[in-house]
Amino acid sequence: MSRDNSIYKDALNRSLGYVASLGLGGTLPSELELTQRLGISRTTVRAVLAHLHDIGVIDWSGRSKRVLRAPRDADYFAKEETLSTSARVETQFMEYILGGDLKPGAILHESELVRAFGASTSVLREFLIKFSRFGLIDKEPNRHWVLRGFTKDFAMELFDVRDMFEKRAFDRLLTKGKDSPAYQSLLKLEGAHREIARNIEAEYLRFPRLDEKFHRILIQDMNNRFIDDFFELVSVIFHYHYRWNKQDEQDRNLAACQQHLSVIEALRNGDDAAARAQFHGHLNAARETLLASVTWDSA
Amino acid sequence: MSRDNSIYKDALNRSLGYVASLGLGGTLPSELELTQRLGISRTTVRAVLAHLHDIGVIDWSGRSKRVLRAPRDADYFAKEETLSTSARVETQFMEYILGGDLKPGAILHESELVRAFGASTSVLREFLIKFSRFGLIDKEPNRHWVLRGFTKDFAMELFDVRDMFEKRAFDRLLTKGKDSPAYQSLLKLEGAHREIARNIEAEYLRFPRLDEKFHRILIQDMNNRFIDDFFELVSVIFHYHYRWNKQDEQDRNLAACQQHLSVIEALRNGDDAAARAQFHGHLNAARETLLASVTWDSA
DNA sequence: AATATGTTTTTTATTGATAAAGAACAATTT
DNA sequence: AAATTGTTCTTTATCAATAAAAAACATATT
Repeated sequence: MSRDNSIYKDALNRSLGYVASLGLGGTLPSELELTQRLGISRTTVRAVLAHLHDIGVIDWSGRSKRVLRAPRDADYFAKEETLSTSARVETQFMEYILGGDLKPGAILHESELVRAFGASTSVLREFLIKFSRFGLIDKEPNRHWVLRGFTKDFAMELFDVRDMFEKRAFDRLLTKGKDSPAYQSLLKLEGAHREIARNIEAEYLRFPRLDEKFHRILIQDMNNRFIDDFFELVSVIFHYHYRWNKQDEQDRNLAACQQHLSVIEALRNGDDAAARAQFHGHLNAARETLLASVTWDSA
Repeated sequence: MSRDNSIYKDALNRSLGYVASLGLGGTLPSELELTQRLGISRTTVRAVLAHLHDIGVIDWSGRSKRVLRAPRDADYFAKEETLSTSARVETQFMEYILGGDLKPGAILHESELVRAFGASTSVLREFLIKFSRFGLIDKEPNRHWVLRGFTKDFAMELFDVRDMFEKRAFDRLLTKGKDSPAYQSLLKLEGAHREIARNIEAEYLRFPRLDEKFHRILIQDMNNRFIDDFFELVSVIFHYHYRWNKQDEQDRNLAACQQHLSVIEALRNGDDAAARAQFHGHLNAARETLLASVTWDSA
């Protein structure tokens, strides 16, 4: 085989949603506009239109594209099919190393992973190279990959750098003062935090996204691609790590949420010293949380 | 074709050197020992031995491996042939983007580079993915790569992070005090620095390696893989950048060398404050030097 | 028993091929 | 003329094949 048509399938699914929102008798915009709306090339847009026409959802001829019938569930492709091989491999790999009980130092053979995941060597190899930037695996040239693993060392090193970056970012925020966009964006998050804190039992699963938003505001304000990259790494690690570590999730989230609120409050009151202290406290707490959840000692 | 035999050729060249050093009538050690000495597998060691036997350099049968004649120049493979395709692509690419006059924002097509470099898609693709961690190129998914380029922004962002890391590393060094290994290692570099400074006209080309050594001591003492990774990036950037920017090379190197010496002197005298001040001054000077040599404004 | 060599099996580095997706060009329609 | 569609050409994502290199297994020497 060669390339699969997951982009087409994904675009088709999204187009069906769009068609549904237009309703019967509605008309689709020009191909160029669909191109932009879907984020794909016109070639694929046309393939999608052709299919929608074939299954009778629209009538397409020339520039007329009228909705004939509402999409049915059966018109959609399964979500699995809308993912590229590389996207699939990413998930598979993360579950493999985080879910499986591989010890640090474990040897990873491309050939073995290829068999386990049912992907081709190139896709797997390219994924491993991409992933290696996260510092969790290393390549022995001309040989195999070695899992460094999510060890205490890893977590501490990660946090030392995060600490440096975020403290610097926070100081910068304070220096720029209350009128800066980032400062204002942080203040605006108060409402969302209060909502989650007020009803933690029902809402605690929504906290991770808010957490990322909070820290991203700080990081992005630094305008530094290297810091951005590092933060992306941190996000990925946290995302996958906590998917496998559900212990005390609600308590953890509530505590962090309240720490955020303390920071925001201090900022709102213009008390820089207090804000800084609260923020540092939050980072320390986050560090402890992460370290506590690490299962492996370092190799 | 498939994989080339550059590892074999490289090992053979190195083995010829080894054989020469043994001299006539000398004997080579066991295959296992050669494996370790050459850093390759026994399979390849045996291929090398077989070749050495074939061309009459050694007599090999069973565990006896006697040197029969001194290697000749013609026995060696050309250096070009001892490089793997991926190594070759790396050099080609660096010269392409640093030497060519590509502007930031330039579009890089894998297909074009494949043609230009005479390599296969996978090798090129894998290289670009590896290289993208340096923040100089970005991928538009399902499309091409975009050269972000060595712009003022890039240099400033790079230096901001370097500043943070190195200042932190230096403070740590001071905290650990005169008896720590890193502290001592730095002091030991004084001689090498004095030699270069004394005879700068003849020796200035040796400074970059010493410079890297100096900074590496600081960085490695941090024991943090993320900081290590970043420093590797910095090294690569500097290495290639200065290969294309030879302006004032001697002056630049002398100035930096003397700054290092001031730091070392202050350390030797146990004057922490002065050492710190000199080190910060050195970083600032390095920043200015780098920024001054950037040719492109940011896109 | 430990270490070395001989032989077979597995894995990696690299290439070439191909359908899908993207981009460029040409022909229409408003 | 500008925007839209129709058509062709190029590039990318992915797979399958293969020689070189590594690893594993088996046999022979000290």
